[in-house]
Order: sequence, then C-alpha cells, then structure tokens
Amino acid sequence: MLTYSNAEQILKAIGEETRLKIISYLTIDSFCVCELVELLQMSQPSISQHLRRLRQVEIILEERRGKWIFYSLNKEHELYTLVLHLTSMLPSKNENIQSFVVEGRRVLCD
Amino acid sequence: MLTYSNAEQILKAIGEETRLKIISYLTIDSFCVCELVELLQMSQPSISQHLRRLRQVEIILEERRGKWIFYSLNKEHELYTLVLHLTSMLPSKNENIQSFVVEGRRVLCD
DNA sequence: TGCTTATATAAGCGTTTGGTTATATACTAT
DNA sequence: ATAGTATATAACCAAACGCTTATATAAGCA
Repeated sequence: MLTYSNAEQILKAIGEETRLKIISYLTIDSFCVCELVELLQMSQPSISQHLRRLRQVEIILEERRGKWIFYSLNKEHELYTLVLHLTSMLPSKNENIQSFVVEGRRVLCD
Repeated sequence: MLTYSNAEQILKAIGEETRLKIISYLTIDSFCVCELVELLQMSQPSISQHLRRLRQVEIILEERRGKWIFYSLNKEHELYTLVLHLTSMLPSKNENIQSFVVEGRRVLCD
C-alpha cells in the first residue's frame, strides 16, 4: 500500500518526457550514463539529474561495472508492473537501440 | 498509443497529492465541487484549479445538474485502467464518503 | 428584477522544476 | 603519481506549479 504523498513523488519522477524515454529504454536493456547521453542526445549533467530523480524513488537501480555505472529498472518496485503497462502504450525504443548496436556504439565491458 | 509528451502531461496532471485524492473519491462516486471542497478541506478556488488540470487531460468529465457541476472519472480514457490500478494501491476514501453520507452532507439534486 | 449559491478565472507570490555551465569525485591505465 | 574518461553535484536562471485573495460568471429563487 502506498501513501498519497509517496504516489505523488513517484508519479512526479516518472511524469517527465526525458525520464519516460529513459524508462522506456530500460525496459529493453540496462544502459550506462554515457549511452543514455548518446541515445537521448542530451547533456551528461541533465541525464545524470534525471537518473537521480528516478533513483530517489527507487524505480531504477545502479550498478558499477568498471568505470561505467549501469542503470536498470527495479523489478521489485511496487509500481514496476504499472510502469511496464505504461511504457507498453508508448512508442518502443527498440529500433533506436538496434541501430545503436549495429553502429557499434554500445559500451564494451568485461 | 500515446506520445511521450502526452504521457508526460497526463502523469503531471495525476501526480499531485490533492488530485490523487480527488481521483480516488471519483473511483467511488461522482461529486460536485462543493462536496470535494468539504471532503478535502481545501479552498474552492484551489479545488477548481485542480479539477481544471484533470479536465484538461480528459481524465475526468463534468456534467451540470442544476446549480451544481458534478465530476466523474472518464471511463473511456486510454489510461483509465491504469488509474484504477494505481488508486487500488492507495488508501480507500470509502470510509470518508460513508461518514459524509451519514452526516447528511451530500448535495441533494433530483 | 435583484439576491444567493455554485463554480471558474485572474493576479500575485513563494517554491519546484529542468536546463545550463562549472567543478568535484571515482575509476582506469600508463 | 598523472592523465584521461565517466559520472555526480553545485550554482544559476527562466518557466511551471499550487496556493491565496479578489473578482467574474452562471443558475435558482424570492
């Protein structure tokens, strides 16, 4: 059970275009910050600040791998199912990721 | 299918504590503005402005009955199911409405 | 018609938001 | 150690937000 205040915080975190796109990417795979910067064509500080908003409500998780920090969706989050339901109604980022991979721009680590 | 911008607008409309409470009340029954003012213990302009936000994204519908304007959830809205799913995770306003009814404070109109 | 009730809107104001630029921190590799 | 890369944070600023008070609009009724 959520409190109203809690629900407000989470929806405010989710309810922003850039963050919705980040979430949409993360439904497909986990990505590091510099990949998201490229995919979303936005400045690194801006992306970092959006990731912080999402991290603060625990919708995403971070994991360091070498010099990169990878972000992924938190499948244990109370609203995970709802988030998936929501992103299923948005244009998929699959094709963007495909070309990204084909162009060899994914970060390689371990 | 929603656009990212559209989803942002709707989530911003929904993602505010007072508006979440309004939505939660409207999952149970339709209410006029003055009833919501009493139930939520907030000023009439403030409630009106929140209702406008929700109306603008068509999450709620208005219907005039005599001198009152009743608001209800829009069951045709693309995110109606998601909204129900969300409110099911929030404390129910059922008891508040019950005492409201028992105290004879509901607006009477044909 | 004028009075009352219900609701909407406008203006003002402090707070939050999301971008920028600049800087700090953390890890890797030489 | 030092340099380079990846990420986070801070300070600043314009725009959006949510409240208040004041006022406008609309319907019901004497």
